[in-house]
Amino acid sequence: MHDPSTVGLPRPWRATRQRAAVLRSLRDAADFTSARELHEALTAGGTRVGLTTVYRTLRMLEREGRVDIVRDRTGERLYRPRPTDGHRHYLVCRRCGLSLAVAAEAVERWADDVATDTHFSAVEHTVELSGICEQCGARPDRDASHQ
Amino acid sequence: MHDPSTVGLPRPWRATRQRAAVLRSLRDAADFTSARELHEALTAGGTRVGLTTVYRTLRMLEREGRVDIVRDRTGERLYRPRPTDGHRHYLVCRRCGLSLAVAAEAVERWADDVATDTHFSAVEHTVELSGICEQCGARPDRDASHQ
DNA sequence: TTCGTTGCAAAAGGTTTGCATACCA
DNA sequence: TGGTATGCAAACCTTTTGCAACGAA
Repeated sequence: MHDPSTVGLPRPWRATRQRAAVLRSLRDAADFTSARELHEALTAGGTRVGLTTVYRTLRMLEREGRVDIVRDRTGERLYRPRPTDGHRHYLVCRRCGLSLAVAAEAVERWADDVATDTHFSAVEHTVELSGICEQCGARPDRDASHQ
Repeated sequence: MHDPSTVGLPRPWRATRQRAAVLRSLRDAADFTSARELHEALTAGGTRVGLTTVYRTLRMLEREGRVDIVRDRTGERLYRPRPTDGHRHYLVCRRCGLSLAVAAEAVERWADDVATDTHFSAVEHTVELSGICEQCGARPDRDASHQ
């Protein structure tokens, strides 16, 4: 059923033009970006990549823990390269999309405590913070003309 | 554009057989439940309700703040009637679906602090905790035979 | 009688999969 | 050359919307 010698080993993965392009595009993006946005940016820049490949590359990065992921309110997944080791939490402006990494030691500690108290194992947590940033709060209009 | 006399007033809403059925079904559900599951339970129980109506009722409850909502990992929305005033956070078992409401004052305080520090306004937070419950952790099999 | 509600069907999104082709190692 | 990656189209799923018919107040 399983070949014991390969179980758990990361599969070798090939360096291709498309994957390099997706990675570059993801790093160039200022903030959290959706698969569709990445694909549009690549296409607009003259790089021919299939939307499917963008999704597959993002899934690969997700499996390897190399991206942070949040969901916007429609359920769309937004990706950002993970800056260092360990994960981060972000505060995202609902109006203009600006995102800030925030200190979250308190949440990490709380999650650990919850795991201990409930006797659950392998506890994972997702925290999503959203609000209106200072700049957007100052202007009552709807669009995100700054940034 | 707006009739000032009605702005902000909750619309009158009619008591119908279908809404009553959805509400009852939601209360009867042991844990977080999806629209599809509610609809299947109702249909199986002989109550004819359209899936559309289930969704519309859940949206109404959401607007009125009468349900807690989490997303499972596929992005599907799961609903549960909100027990008291104020929102709750839950720890959900990834194997059997068991959910526990957990104390989250630490997170609430942290969210408030973040709002203050960043000068963001109208800060909202979503926290999702998942893990493996004690019972599931004890049995290595995949299914959720207990509960 | 009025106007909110229902339900079907269809649309709308985002995401995944089947499969023949292309291409890295 | 062998097996992975690609890309198109189509499938999938959940959720929303258009619209004619229904029914609570």
